[in-house]
Amino acid sequence: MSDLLERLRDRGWRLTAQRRVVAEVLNGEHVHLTADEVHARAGRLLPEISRATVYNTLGELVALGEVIEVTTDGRAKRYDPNARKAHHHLVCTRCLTIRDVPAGAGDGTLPEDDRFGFAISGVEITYRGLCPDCQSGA
Amino acid sequence: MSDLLERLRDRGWRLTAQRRVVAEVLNGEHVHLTADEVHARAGRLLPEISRATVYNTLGELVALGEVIEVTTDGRAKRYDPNARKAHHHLVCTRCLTIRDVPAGAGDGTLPEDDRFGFAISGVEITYRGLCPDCQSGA
DNA sequence: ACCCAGATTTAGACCTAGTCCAAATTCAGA
DNA sequence: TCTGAATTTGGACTAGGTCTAAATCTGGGT
Repeated sequence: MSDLLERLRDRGWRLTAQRRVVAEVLNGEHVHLTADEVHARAGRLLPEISRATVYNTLGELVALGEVIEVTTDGRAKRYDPNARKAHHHLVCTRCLTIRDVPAGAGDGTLPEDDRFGFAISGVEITYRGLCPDCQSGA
Repeated sequence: MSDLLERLRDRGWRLTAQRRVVAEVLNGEHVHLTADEVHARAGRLLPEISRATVYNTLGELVALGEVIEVTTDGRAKRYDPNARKAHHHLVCTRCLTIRDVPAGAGDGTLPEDDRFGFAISGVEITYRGLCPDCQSGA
């Protein structure tokens, strides 16, 4: 079902039931889940999956570049399966919803003079504000 | 010595020895300390200061807008006393050093079409790369 | 189809960062 | 100086995450 699983196999990943369900949970959702949320959802598909395995698997997916770790609030890290398209995040300051926003043309270009000699390899942008729901209703 | 303390007093802050040393630690350093680092340095000036007080005080400084909380790595939050000038961060992916970089003119303007109805109130940009030291030496 | 070495999973102990609480202390205005 | 409210304290507690050694699986070779 998922090209994610195919890519993983192509990279020589040993395919286990646990990894399958973790990948499946991430693949199906377009949200930004915490590790514990992934564990809970994976547990519905494979009841005996352990927390450690979920953490291991998420770490591997991140290392493989298939998933991105985002920390928008200093609390739990969230795992973003949308790693293949460059994008930034829009975070609601009230309900903490996160939306992906496609990267624009100018992003990531810091003027030479402001680089302090750093060799820049990436940029993360987090926009904060109120989402439509939180602007209107409660 | 510090205009920070003056601003705090003007805002009706009750001035205690503990708050004084926390403000002093932040004021003197241009680095991005964790709460525990602040606690350690404050403890050199006022040995009996408690961890809880350091956390309380940092929280108040953040609420007052005098200090900014940054989480560039999903580990401990860091406290940035440079809250008065808009700026972004340059983080070395190897040694984890953080440098402030002044905000540029175009920052924070997300095209209308990409806002998904959010009322944007702020933007944080984190550039990642290798600092000069890590590019050359080890 | 079966074996086996090495990869993977597991439970649970452990760790770090941070919060919370009720009691004790301290500040500052009258 | 007195006094009430604000602040501080230590220590228990929580969340999120890491680590370990033992048990279990996976898949290539035969």
